[in-house]
Amino acid sequence: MNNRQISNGKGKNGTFVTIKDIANYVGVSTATVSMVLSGSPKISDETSQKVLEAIKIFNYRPSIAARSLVLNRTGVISLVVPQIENVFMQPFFSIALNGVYDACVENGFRLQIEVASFQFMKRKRYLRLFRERAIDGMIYIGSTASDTYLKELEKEEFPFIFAGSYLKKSSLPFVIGDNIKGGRIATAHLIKLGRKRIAHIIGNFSVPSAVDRFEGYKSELEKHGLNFDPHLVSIGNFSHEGGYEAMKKILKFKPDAVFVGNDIMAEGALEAIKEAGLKIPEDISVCGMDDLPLARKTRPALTTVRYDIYKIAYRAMQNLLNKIRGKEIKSEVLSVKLVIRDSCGAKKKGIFTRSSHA
Amino acid sequence: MNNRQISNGKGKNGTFVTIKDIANYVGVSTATVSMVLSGSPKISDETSQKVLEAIKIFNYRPSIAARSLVLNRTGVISLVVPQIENVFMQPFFSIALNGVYDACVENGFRLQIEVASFQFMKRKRYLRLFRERAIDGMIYIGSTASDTYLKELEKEEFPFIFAGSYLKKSSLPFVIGDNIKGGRIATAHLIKLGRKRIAHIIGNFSVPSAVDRFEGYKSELEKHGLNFDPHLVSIGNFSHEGGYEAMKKILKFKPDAVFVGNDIMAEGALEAIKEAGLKIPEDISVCGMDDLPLARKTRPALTTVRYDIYKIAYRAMQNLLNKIRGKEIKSEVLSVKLVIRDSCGAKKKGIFTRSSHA
DNA sequence: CCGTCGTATTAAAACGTTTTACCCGAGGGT
DNA sequence: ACCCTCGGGTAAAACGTTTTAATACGACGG
Repeated sequence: MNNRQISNGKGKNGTFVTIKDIANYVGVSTATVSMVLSGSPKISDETSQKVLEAIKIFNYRPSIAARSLVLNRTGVISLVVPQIENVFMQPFFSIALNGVYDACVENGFRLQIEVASFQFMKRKRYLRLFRERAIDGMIYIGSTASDTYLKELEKEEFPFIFAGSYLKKSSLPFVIGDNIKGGRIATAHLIKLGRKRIAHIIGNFSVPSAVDRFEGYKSELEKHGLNFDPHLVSIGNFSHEGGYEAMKKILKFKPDAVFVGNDIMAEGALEAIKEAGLKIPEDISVCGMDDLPLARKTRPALTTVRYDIYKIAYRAMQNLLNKIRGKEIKSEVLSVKLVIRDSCGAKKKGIFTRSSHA
Repeated sequence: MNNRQISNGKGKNGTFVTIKDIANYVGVSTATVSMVLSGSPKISDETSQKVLEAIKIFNYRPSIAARSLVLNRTGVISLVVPQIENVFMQPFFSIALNGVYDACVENGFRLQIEVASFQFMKRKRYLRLFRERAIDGMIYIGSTASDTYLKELEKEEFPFIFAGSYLKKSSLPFVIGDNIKGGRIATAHLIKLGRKRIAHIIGNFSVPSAVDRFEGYKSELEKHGLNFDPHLVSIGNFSHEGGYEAMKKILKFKPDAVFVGNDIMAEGALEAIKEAGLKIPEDISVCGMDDLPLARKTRPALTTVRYDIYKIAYRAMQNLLNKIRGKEIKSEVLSVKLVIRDSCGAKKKGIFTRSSHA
């Protein structure tokens, strides 16, 4: 082998340098090289040195495929995302991706993207990937109530987890924020400010966590003896435009506050309210949920419920990797908390003194 | 094997069903099964049927690792993206991801995400992934002038391509839109409308395609005998806020038009101009570039240069896959075209009659 | 009845690792 | 002198495919 071939990690015939090449060069067996690589204490410092040196000279790297074959693990995790146009442009998915990715690489795994398309379901890709031993685990974000096909995974012990969502009537594990509590504390906050006609904009009745936020809202109303008026609830499809339209509908029924299912829709709602000539928070209090970066930038700055998407995704991946390493997997519900800014009027009324502008 | 075990694709001891299990069950050799799987015509219809049946019964799927080992290809492509906070929230990267992903799955490949972090460079991950035979190819989006370390890949024949960017003084292949021409036609359009003091907001001087847009702008000015005034150029960092700030700086020097390096910054620029009490397009014409979805929604709707990011990404992946299949790879420069809306004033002046509202 | 040819199938090698069971020599205890 | 142990290493099997060269088996023409 000449220098150039050595330096690019290929052998003379263009094939890759293998563990045998290293073993031959040093004059030891492949077992020895392998043990050096895995840091086994059985190898003397002297040979260890020589092997390491040869590896460096030849730019040797073990074949992932060969290693996968014998170890029966691949080091890759599939992240499954819903089939939504430009899904990652939505802050929720973009942030979740970051959390998933970070936890993944910190543990030496690689992340592969899957879109939960019709094919994904129909051709049972969620099973095939496991059966082909193409992945070690799967993490699913943004599932909806209609993803019941995933129940097929319940019987298998394939490492699987939902992040930021879950499937009703299923034993599949998940990590999620406390949506019900989020709905409650947002609503409680508005009630404490003296609001009586509190509206709600829900993302969509087919995504469990959105329904939970709604349930939290409803139950808090009841707890305080306020009656629930269906006219004050509208669907916003998680989008800016949807929030805008939903708010316009609701405004006809004279609300004095609105708890919006996420910050994106809340931004749209603010727009609709301003357009109607009403003042925020004087005439209407607006509370969002998620505490996305944009919540700081709205006028007025949005009071919202902090829902740590990054952490959810990160924890979910950690759980998944633990499962892969043999531990049992446990679902988690992460806590949420109110972040008071300017869109509800708490500060002006002096009810809450501690700001959350940080 | 009992039913449950059969149905989940595992053998009695919890290990997976292998090609041997199928061969034994049918009473043929593994070679036969393999050939059935690959659709070889040498196998009789009769045995072919039997094998297929057994495969279905046992839910057999070949091991990717074993197959990779012998075929020396993995079926996975790495997509490398720059390390930017929430990179995919930016329309450019989100759309590029879509293009890359679509082309990838259409060809039966899987897509793996890599972030071009400091570690990625320092630990030479761009080489290691290839040396470990972990991937078949690599596609790199959003590279900057400082990514010179990638030149190490020039000597190797590892399948690699840039999408929507490229590296100066490098032979690494790429697919990109015609940025220079984009800068030219945008500027030409403004000149044709009678504008004399045409400003420019550049994303960043360290990304080649942004510089190309700038060069196009500059050369078109010269071509028409307008002199280039450095005061009319500012940096907007590709962001809404950056565009806003850049525009504020430029406004001091009384421009009558501005060609903004991308639509995001253009949106910010519109805001700054309105805030200054100037009318668009009467007082100032604004032309963006990229034709992102948001360009339709601004007030006034943004005239811009259509730069098909999806197509660039899609074509880049196609080229990459062709290279993997043995064809030679060739760099491509895709064409761009002007999309006239309301922010330059062409319609009112009646210079151009064909609208592009579609 | 014998060569020949074609077709359907198979045995075995190869891909590049990891790991287990075994080996060998040196040193220590009795 | 003998038996153990122990450190340092190796041979070989195993992982699950694909592929090539060989083989078995008729049929068929002479």
